[in-house]
Amino acid sequence: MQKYVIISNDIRNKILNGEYVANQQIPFEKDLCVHYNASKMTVKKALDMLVSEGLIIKRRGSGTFVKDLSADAINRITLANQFRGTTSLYPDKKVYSKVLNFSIEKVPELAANKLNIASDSFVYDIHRVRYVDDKPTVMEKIYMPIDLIPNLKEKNIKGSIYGYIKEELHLNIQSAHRTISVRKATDFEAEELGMEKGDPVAVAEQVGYLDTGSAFEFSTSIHRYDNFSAEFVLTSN
Amino acid sequence: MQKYVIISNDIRNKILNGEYVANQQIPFEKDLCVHYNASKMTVKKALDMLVSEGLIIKRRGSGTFVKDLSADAINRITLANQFRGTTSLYPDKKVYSKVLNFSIEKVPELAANKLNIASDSFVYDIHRVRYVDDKPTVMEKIYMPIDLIPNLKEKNIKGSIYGYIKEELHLNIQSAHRTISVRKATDFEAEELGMEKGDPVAVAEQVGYLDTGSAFEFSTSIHRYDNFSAEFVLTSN
DNA sequence: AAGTGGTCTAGACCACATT
DNA sequence: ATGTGGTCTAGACCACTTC
Repeated sequence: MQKYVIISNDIRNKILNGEYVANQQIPFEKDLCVHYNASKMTVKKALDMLVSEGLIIKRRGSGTFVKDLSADAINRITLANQFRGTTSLYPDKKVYSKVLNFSIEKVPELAANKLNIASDSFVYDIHRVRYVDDKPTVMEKIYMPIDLIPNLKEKNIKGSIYGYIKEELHLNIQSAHRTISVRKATDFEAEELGMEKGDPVAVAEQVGYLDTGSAFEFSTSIHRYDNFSAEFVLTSN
Repeated sequence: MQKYVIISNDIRNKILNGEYVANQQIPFEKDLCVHYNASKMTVKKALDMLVSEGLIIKRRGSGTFVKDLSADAINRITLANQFRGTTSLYPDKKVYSKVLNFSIEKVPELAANKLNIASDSFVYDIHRVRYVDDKPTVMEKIYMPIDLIPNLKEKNIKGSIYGYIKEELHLNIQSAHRTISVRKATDFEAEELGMEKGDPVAVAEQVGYLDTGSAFEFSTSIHRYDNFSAEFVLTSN
């Protein structure tokens, strides 16, 4: 484990344990260097992680301070900000899909733009409803280039596509760009998700990237309004 | 301007100009060090900024590559990820508020938790509807500790609260923690925002922090569904 | 004036991918 | 075996806050 991660974890624990309390100044970088037997750059990197998690504040000229977070906010922050497929989001629940469509098609223009592939490429055209503990939760429309994700089968669609990509193809998912918006459910969405017509839904449009830099997924997810939230920390620098 | 910002900007421009194209490998860190006459740490920091913006990918052992982004995604990314008040989000538009309430109250329990202040503290209780170009756009319920933000006046509520905090109080806003969810508009919200009853709304709950580390704002914003989106980049490391 | 965090360096060694 | 990016150091100088 890297030294800056160890230092960062240690300080995070001290904050969560209450050893460093709200608004308290924590030791200077110089002293932390001595305490952890590390160089200034390393300590700084450790502290910067905590800044981007939203736990501490640094002020040049005066020092580093624990943010005055409510217990509530601390809880949310510790649920780290990783992104995962639906399956691993609900590790204790039964997750499966009703497959509405699974075919290979010429890529629609919008998807070609998002995936940045040639307009005569072929993609999987996947349409499914995800059930969590037998309750319909999300309707997903997914396009994936067949070149990048070979041999996708209906059983993967029913289970975890991300699992197939990671464990069977041994590809690494690197990042995702996501946009969230809100609208009324269509009649079809309402029916499939067990809602009333016109009920609100959250729409998450996402482009996922492999660590090769290629976009492997353009998806649009329709979430029931009672089962959706997104959280993030915004920083000014 | 810091050297790593200059380098970062230069490379970002080369990507946006098309000088470095999608999936192309960009020069090695070693060569960039020579080209920019900078040390490895500095070049690395510059590249890491671009990674977190989602423009490039780094792979240990092989090199650094331009992400295969659609033009569309590039546009969204260049609209950088800063957070601002409504006023500066719409610099060319006329922004003002209808004030529904502006009073000083004992802090409600929920707000006391979020702001992490004593339960016998006093806060401004602000309720307003923001109009952009004469169209109602957001309804905001805001609590701010009176100790932190003294002398707030109704004219600030009608205009820009953030402007007052920054320009008149000379306080620095450091970060914000935001959660987004979705629900149906109440009848009152529908009326004030000019929607039908039960129309979808996006609800953004936000706790804002000063660079002193204190929470200065707990707000809940109700956004019309036709005028809301949130964007972010998720990274696996 | 003294002390903080921010940036930068020149070079070392390591983990990993490719050849 | 070579070469990539990742981590870490020891120390320098700078920008800013506080006294």
